[in-house]
Formats: sequence, structure tokens, C-alpha cells
Amino acid sequence: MKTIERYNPRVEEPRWQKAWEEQKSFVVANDDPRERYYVLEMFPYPSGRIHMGHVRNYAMGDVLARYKRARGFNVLHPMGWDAFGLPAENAAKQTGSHPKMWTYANIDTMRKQLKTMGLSFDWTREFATCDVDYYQRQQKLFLDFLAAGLVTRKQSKVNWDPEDETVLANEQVIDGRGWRSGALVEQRELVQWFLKISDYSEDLLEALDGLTDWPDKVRTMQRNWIGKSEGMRLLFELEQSPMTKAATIEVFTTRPDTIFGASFVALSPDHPLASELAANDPALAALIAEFHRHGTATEALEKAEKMGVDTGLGVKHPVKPGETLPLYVANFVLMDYGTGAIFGCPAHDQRDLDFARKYGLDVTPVVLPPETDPEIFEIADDAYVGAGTIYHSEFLDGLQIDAAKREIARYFSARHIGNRPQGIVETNYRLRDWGISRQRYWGCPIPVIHCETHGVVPVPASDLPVKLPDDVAFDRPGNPLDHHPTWKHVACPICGEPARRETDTMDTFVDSSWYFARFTEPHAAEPTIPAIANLWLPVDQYIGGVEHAILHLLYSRFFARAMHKTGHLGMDEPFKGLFTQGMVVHETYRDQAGGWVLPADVTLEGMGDTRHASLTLTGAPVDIGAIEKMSKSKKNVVDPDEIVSTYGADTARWFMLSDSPPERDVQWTEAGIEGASRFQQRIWKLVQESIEIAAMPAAGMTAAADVEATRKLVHRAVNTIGDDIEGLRFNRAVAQIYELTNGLSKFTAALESAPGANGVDALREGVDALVQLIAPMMPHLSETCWAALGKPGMVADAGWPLVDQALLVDSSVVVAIQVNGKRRAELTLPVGAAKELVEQEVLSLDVIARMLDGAAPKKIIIVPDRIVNVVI
RNA sequence: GCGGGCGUGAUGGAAUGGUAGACAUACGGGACUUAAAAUCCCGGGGCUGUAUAGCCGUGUGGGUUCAAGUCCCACCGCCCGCACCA
Repeated sequence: MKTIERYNPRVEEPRWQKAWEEQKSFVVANDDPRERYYVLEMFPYPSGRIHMGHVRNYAMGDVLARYKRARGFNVLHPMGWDAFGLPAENAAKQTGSHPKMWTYANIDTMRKQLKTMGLSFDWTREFATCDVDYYQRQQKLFLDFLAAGLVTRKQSKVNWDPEDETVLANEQVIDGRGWRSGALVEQRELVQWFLKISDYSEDLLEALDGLTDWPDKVRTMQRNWIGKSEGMRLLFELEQSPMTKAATIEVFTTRPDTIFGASFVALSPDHPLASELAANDPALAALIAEFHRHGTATEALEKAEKMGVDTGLGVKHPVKPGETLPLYVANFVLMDYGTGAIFGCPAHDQRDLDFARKYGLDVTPVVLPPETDPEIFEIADDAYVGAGTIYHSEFLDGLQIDAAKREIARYFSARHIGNRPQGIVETNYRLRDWGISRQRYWGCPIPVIHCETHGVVPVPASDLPVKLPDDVAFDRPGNPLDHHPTWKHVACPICGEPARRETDTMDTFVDSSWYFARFTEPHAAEPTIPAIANLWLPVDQYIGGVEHAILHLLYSRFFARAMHKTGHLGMDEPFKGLFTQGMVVHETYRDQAGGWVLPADVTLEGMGDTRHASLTLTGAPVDIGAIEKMSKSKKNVVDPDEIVSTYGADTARWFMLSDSPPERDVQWTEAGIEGASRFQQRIWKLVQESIEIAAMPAAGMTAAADVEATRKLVHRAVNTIGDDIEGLRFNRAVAQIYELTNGLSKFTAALESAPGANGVDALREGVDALVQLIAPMMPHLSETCWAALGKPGMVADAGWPLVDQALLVDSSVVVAIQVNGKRRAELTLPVGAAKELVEQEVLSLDVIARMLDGAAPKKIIIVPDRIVNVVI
């Protein structure tokens, strides 16, 4: 054999990328009659450069897109940029660059990087959310939502990030700190714009059951986030007091059945009555001040002790006439859930129990656990929250919890305080309306105008877009739009008098809540063309990180509903299938001074316990640390550009898809990428060898059994690899390809000495199939091989190899023979052999006969074509 | 605390209740080479010195089953999410 030149991705990859672009291989027509498939990866924020997480994400999506395309689908696989947001403004502050320039420069860089990966995107549909063309339509959506009653403006306590000087959504506050700045979040009162996502709480919750192609984990997280709880709102009467004019307090409870066990009532420190009372009560004022210092969500408070102050007021016990419950203000009662007031039943709620023990309040059990002696049952340190029978509760005695809830609901509904029923059945949700106001420049302007006479006036649709001004300064804190000399000064659209333009911009999560719909017709004058959007949506397979399980995915689900209501879409759920991929992780390295070191600067030696690392340049020792998510701060990053220029995009893609199941983390290793690179060369070599063999003069016939075995291997691989890709089991598809390649290599070696015509045909068929099978993962290599094999056109247009079903069926099968469940032998039997025959064959085996020792087996289990178990 | 997930060779990981460890990586041995790299071949869960033989083996302990990595119960460990939501 002549020497085979190595495959050179540096030459081949750009060549094919150019060919795909020139032939518009991945440009999608909306009127293409073939069946549609929409595969979408979460679009990136243009932070500056592509990272390995992107490579993994887009490699997965591309495999699916290319595979579906090969299977004859009209595949929509677009890419864009989630381009508004704070980092651009931070960069502006730090380096003096303009957010727009900074963002578009980053996009250019990252687009170039993505293009070197050979992804089958339809780049004609690309857009950035900061394009006027896009945010203009977002402003139109806002106006339509406003008109449809889906937007409100209200004074509200907001999470204020003092460092970024902006409002954050609850979802953007993590452990009491801003999700980007990490600064401690404060509470402030501001008038804000809200999208009324809470109108859809129940719908968003119920529809989760229908999202069967979503991970359970994500559905559970959304369920918890929506936080439905069914209970009662109860009206309690206050004892008359000179301290307040208030006569009643409303509480929310999910356990009205435990009302006879109530021993106190507690208000949130933010409750209006608490503030009123604090005016004349220094201890109370101190607690409230303390509470505000910490806010509701800080870590400190989570572990903080229950604290309360007795207001001295009494509440009439609602079911025990003549008895009075003390009224406390307590730090553990939240104002923004329920009514901001509770009744405490210490025996059956742990928080109430902790509080009662601290302040010496009664603990009266009213739920008796099953099979428990009421004389003996006591509450010690743990509240009893399980099932049981109600007791100590007069007319509820003897009922189970659910029955007692129904009974007490009837009771309270029928009684009135003044003209109000004392209790109403109510469902509460944790989900709040979505505050979208941001006091920032680099976002979509909210298209309204404030007029002294006419109040809030929507910008007329004909006046859109409300464009961001380019001439802004970032030299002082706060919102640059607000500081702009002229931008906000406009005439009222109704009266023409001087008015003020809204200077808040929208939360960037708004931008990403409908981009998937815009991709279906990205240049339309309206946000969508419903007839077209409805053809493509919902997205068949959405792929991205699990970090968006709540925020982005819940907002998008709301947006689809809102767009449905306003006529922009014809469905409620945007994503039919969701896949959350794992992270790319890497070892961390530190030098002797404790500084983080880039993997690229480290030389590794040895293995296992003797593994050690040193700086490549100086030889100084380096400590090997934990394997963690790649992050700039720990420097355990590998630059995709370097990998692509060293090994090629196909190698990087292949490695990202190998080994680890896609939902799990994958560890980036030098050895792994080397292995992927070697495999690339092996395929190339195999293809070259097959070409040489095909060119040799035929020599007789290859053994029919070998040919059949090879053909079976090939057709089986085609069959299972398709299933594996369909099921997003890329690691298994990769393993199958390895097996196929190994098999074909062996067959090739066997043919070299005696290339029978029948063998050469089988080899050719196998190699052709292999080249097509690797196309979704290693598209460039696949094209080069395809061309070398002299095939017409490109693999990208070649379809998927056909499976000969007959070859999936065996005539004989190896059956394991067990004795008492332990494997003792194997037998090759014809497929579908009669049980009598199998039994006879099995019993005549030496091993079996020996173990039976003349006795008859108790039982013989025969699983046809799989296994035989002899029980003795 | 609540919710979800996971635990398999040196490593990443395979395995509709039916031959555990596919495939890959690392490693060991060999071939080729002046040498190295590359490539090719062979080996490989542990133990019984040899293995065509046997025993043990999927975090631990029990259970269901002819048969359990897989199902059930309890426990241990790790990871993720939520977290005073009444």
C-alpha cells in the first residue's frame, strides 16, 4: 500500500464551509413543502468570545439538525444574539467604548468563531436583539400587551442592586445578592412596569403536565416556582384597643383544620398595621428596622432565629368565644405572600412551634396521628404535620384532615363579620408579576410617554421605533437615558403639550422571550407573521443549559400565551421538546503563590497518585485542584479557537459528543481531544484503503459468512445510530460508530490479500454508510471522504443510508444458559427454536448434566432467543 | 428542612428485569523504527501462583423474582434546585 496522506482539517474545513455557504445548503424556505422540524439552541450573549459550553451546545443541536435534514425534513436551525444587557454598559464605563460598538464587535468576533465550527445554521435569519429592527417589534408587542391588559404599572417594593443601580427581578436575586454584580440587594419603593404573568399562574402550572418532552427536573422546578397553595383567607376580629382603629386582620392559611390549635396571630414587619403600631412602640420599631436591614432573602435571615414582639393587642379566637390570641409582629412572616399575616398553630407547624417555644405560648395538638393514644401523644421538638384524626376541636373532632378542611370552610363561609364572610377559600401562588423596568441604557425602550394631563400615553404604533439615542454618557451613576439632554423631552401624542418619555428600558429577559418566534420570519414588519410562525412553532427541540430552567423558560411560556392572546401566535407553548445539557468542566491548576493557571500553560505527567503538574515555561510545580465548570475566574478554560486551529472543528465536535451522556457534565481533557483527533485520521485512512482495494483486480470470492457479518454490522449501525441521535443519546451513537469503524477496518485488512468482488461491494457499501453516519458529527471530514469516494454532490444533501430490514434479523442466536440464575454455558441456537428442542440441547450439555448429577431439574425457564435458566 | 437526581473497572461511561463492564481513555506487552512520534497486533474487574475450572463482584443491609446494576424498603455518600410561601 502506498502511504496515505493525513487528513488536514485546516485545509478541508474552510473549503467545505465555503461550499455550504455558496450552495446555500442550510438556507430554509418557509414554503418548502417537506415536513418541518425546528431545532434551536439557546442563543448566546455576545460577551466577547465563544466558550466550550457554546461548542457543546451547538454541536448537539447541529447533530440533530443535520440528521433531521438527512431524513428529509425541512429543518429550521437559526442563530442570533441576545445582545442587550449590562456588561455592554459596564464595558462602556471601564473602557469608554460605546455599548453598541462593543456589542456588534463582539458579535462579529463570535460569528466568525461559530462559522469555523461548520454549524448548519441558516445565517440569513440571523439578528441581534439590539437591532432596531428587532426591538421595534418588541415595542409593538409591548403596546399590544398593554392594550390587552397584560401590562400594569404599580408602586412596588423592588430589589435594588446598589452597584449596578438597577432593579432586579426576584429571579435575579440569588442568596440576597444581585445575579450579575454580586452586591447585597436593598429594598426600594419605585413605580415599575409589570407584565401580568400571574394572570397565567394556573395555566402555566397545569400545562406543565402536557410538556412530556421536557425533563422532569425542569417541570418540577417550575411547579415549585409557581408555588400553588390552596387554603383559606380568614378574617379575625381585633379586641377593641385605643392603639389602633383597625378592627380586623386577614390571615391566609392552608391549614384551617387546625384552627382550634391556634395560639397566636403574627404580622409581617411590613404589614401596614405593624408600621402603624411601631410609631408608638420602640421595641417593635427596632425589630422592623432590623428586619429591613436584612431584607427577606438574605442568607443570614434563613438561619436566623424566630423573633417577634408582642403588640399587646388581642385577637378574638374565631372558634372559641371568649378566648383571646396574642398578636405578634414576627420576622418570619412574609408580607408578599398571602396577606402578610398568619395564625400560629405550633403543634402542627415547625416555624410556629419554634416561635411558641421561644415565647412560652400554648402548644395544643389537634391532629392525632393514626393508631396513637391521645393520652400519650405529645409534641416535643417536632411539629406533627402528617395525616391523622382531628381532636380537641369540638365540631371537627373525628374528621380526617381533608374532611375537616371542608367542614371548617363551610363554617367560616357561613359566618360574617360586618357584611364580609369570615372565611373564603382561596388559592395562592408564589409567582409574582414580572417587573420588567430597568433603569439602564442598553435595553429596549419602553414605548410610553408621561403627560401631565393625560397620564401614561402609549407611543402610537406609527411612531415606532422608539430608538435608543447613540450620544449617551456613562460618566455618572444611574440611567444615561434619564441624563440625556433631549431624548426624553417629547410632545404628548394626545395634546401635543410637552411631556416626558419613559426612560426605563425592558429587562433583557423580554428580548429572549420571543426570539424563537421572530426566527420564523425575521424581517417581517410585524413581530411575527402568524400564519408562518404557526407552521414552525412550537420549537421541536430546544437545547440549552439548565440554568434557564425557571427564568427564561417560564417567561417564554408566558410570552407565547400573551402573543397568542394578542394575535401574534396560534399556540401557548413555545417549546415542545426541551433538553438541558451538562456543563463542560476541567481541572483547576494553581501555582505556588496560589494564583490560578491556564491549562494551556501546564505540563502534566504520570498517572493516578503520581500525577503531577508543572508550568511548561519554568518547570515550577503546579497544584492540581478540583474539576469544576470552566470559568474565567479560575482560568480552567480552553479556548475553542485554539482547539479548532490545532485539531479542527470536527475533532472538537466529536469529543464534545463522545463519552459523557449529553445531560451530564463532560470533562475536557487533552487525552480526550487527542483521541478524537486520532479517530478522525483512522476514518480517513479507512476510506483511502477502501478506495485502493476497490481499485485492485478482484481475486476470487470473499467468504460469504464474512460478507454477511459485515453487512449486518453496517445495517445494524445505521439503524441504531439513527435511533440514538433521535433520542439525543449522542455518546451511544459515537460508540456505535467506533464499533462500525473497527469492524470495517478488520474487514479491510482481510480483503487486502484477497479482494473478492462480493467483499469489495460489501466494503464499499459499509464505507459509504459510515461516511454518511459521521456527517452529523464530523461534517467536514464526511464531505472530504464523500468527495474522495467519488460520490456525486455533497453529503449535506445526500440523505440517510437505507436500512435493509432483512439484515437486522439473525438466523441463529447465542443463548446464555444459566443454572439457578448463574451463567454456566452458551448455546448457539436457531432463532425461534422450539422449546422442546432448546430443553433437549440444554440438558445434553456437559456442564448441565454434571450439575444435575442425574436428578431432574425442578424447572426450566426459557426466554426465547435470549436466555435459559435451569432451576435445580 | 423540602424537592429532584446520582452511586458500575484506573478513568469517562454501556447494559427493554435476561451473558455486567459495550465503546473510549489511561496502562501493560509485542511488531515496525537507528530512535521517537504515528500506526498495527495482543492483554486486561478482583481473587484462587497456572485456568479450557471455580469463587466473589454494580455504595451498604434487607426484600420481591426462575433471574436484580435495573423493581421495593431502610441506611450511607455525593450533586443540583428551592428555601421561614403559613
